Amino acid sequence: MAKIRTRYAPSPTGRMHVGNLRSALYEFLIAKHDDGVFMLRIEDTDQERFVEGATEIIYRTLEKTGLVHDEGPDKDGGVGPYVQSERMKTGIYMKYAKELIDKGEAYYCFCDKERLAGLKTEVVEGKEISIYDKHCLSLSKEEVEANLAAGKPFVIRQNIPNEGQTTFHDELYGDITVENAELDDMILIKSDGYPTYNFANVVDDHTMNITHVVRGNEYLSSSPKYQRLYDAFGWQSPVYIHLPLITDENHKKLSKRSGHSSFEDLLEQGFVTEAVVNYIALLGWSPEENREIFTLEELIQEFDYHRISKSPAVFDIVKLRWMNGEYIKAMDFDVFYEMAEPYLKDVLKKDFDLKKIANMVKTRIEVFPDIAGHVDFFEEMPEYDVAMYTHKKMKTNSETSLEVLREVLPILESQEDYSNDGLYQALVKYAEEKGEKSGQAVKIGFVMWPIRTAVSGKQMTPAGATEIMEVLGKEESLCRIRKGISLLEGAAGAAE
RNA sequence: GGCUCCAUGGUCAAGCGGUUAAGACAUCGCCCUUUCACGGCGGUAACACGGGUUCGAUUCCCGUUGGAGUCACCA
Repeated sequence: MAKIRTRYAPSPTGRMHVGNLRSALYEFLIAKHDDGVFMLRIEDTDQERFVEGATEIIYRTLEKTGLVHDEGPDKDGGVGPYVQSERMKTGIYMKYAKELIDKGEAYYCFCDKERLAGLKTEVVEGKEISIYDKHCLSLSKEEVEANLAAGKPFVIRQNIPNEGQTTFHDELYGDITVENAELDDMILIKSDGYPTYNFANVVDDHTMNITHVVRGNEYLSSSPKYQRLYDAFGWQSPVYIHLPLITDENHKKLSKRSGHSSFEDLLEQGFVTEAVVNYIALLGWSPEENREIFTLEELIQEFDYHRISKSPAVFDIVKLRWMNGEYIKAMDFDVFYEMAEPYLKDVLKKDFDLKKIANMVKTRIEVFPDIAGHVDFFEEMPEYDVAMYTHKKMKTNSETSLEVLREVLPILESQEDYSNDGLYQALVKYAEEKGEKSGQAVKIGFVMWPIRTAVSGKQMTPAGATEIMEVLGKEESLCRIRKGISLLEGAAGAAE
């Protein structure tokens, strides 16, 4: 059995959203699992929708995610993608279209926009519905020749009979049959001479020997037309694998137009490439083994397209965030630091030990922008309320906190060693002595809570009191504790 | 609206005639803890409905309902 050959065939109209990326990923995995060939084909036959730079985005994205194609025309000493606008210059599409005309499977159509507009029958949900009436099919050969000679603009349409039905087979969905009368005589060659996606796709898939056509299931309903094209040419049709849709939380198809996030948007939001790839691999597919974390290599190993599901999947950013957090936690510290540094520097302008702070934060964030909310208090002490000194479990309140802070201040003033360990030991000693004096054990949290509150002003921090003081340094730590004392004194005074 | 597809917890999902219907995210509780998080333990939560077929249906068939996709000189 010949090796599987797949292709990713995007049109360069902007950034790649999650659905596009997943198609590319599955196409890549299906080929690679079989040790086959994965190709990239840029479908740029729509000149109006072409977006400058979009091809580069596709390139960049595939390279970054590791979905590298391995066949294509030579380009800059490397393997370039196939580009339809380039292929068109060879006249390949027109040649095949004419072959179809000769076979009576296609015909010239000279109808103008006005006539076509008159064919619109009804309007449903803002969309006009029409089906071409085969008006130009009845043109005689002479009339066609005359029109052509007169330079009249034309398109070439596929000729689909009004009787009978067409069936095609999908690996996942099985046999799908539709009435031919439902099928419109779709345009193969546009009046600007470019082929439509529908036609170029079939010609290219065949000439590139694509064995498995993998695409989103929005193509399911037009596939019978493609099947007819293969049959008309007498070509063997490829194995079809239509992928279930990825939807938003409202169960609507993800699309660029609706502003759904692209892969690049996700990176900008602080997601890690590997996590995104891993997550989308699981949208519509599940491994035999009950497991969720996979590298690309492992996915290639495990990916069996028969396990792709048929029902649509909601893109759940909350789960992606979780998975991203898993990747961050598993990351090598140096790699993490390199990625985290810009986010740290964004809020921390003073001279802090950023690596120490990065370490505190590594296990507590899901995406990089989370960093700011964890570390901002280092840079600037936030305003806070005395109520924060009250903690039920720690059994603290503003009075006990004031007492502890007053007693602890001289100890911290004379303390030379401001390392986490040194501070911790000093405070443990204080707690023990205090316990002995009162005849009742003093839990460490009872003294740490007020200190942590005073030096951070926050309900929760990425580290404990002593670690914070270590980073802050002696001077700043003492300053914050003194402020805490006066805040508590002020509150006590006001209460009297 | 026509056509096509889909249907297990809020979400991703396992299951492919007989199960106490997995697991993950989210959520809730407890433990751990120098706060929070991490981690550990536990809880709540699902086979859309109605007919068949069968000794037995989440699983197979039909219908209903619901959802989605598509109906361009876009892909």
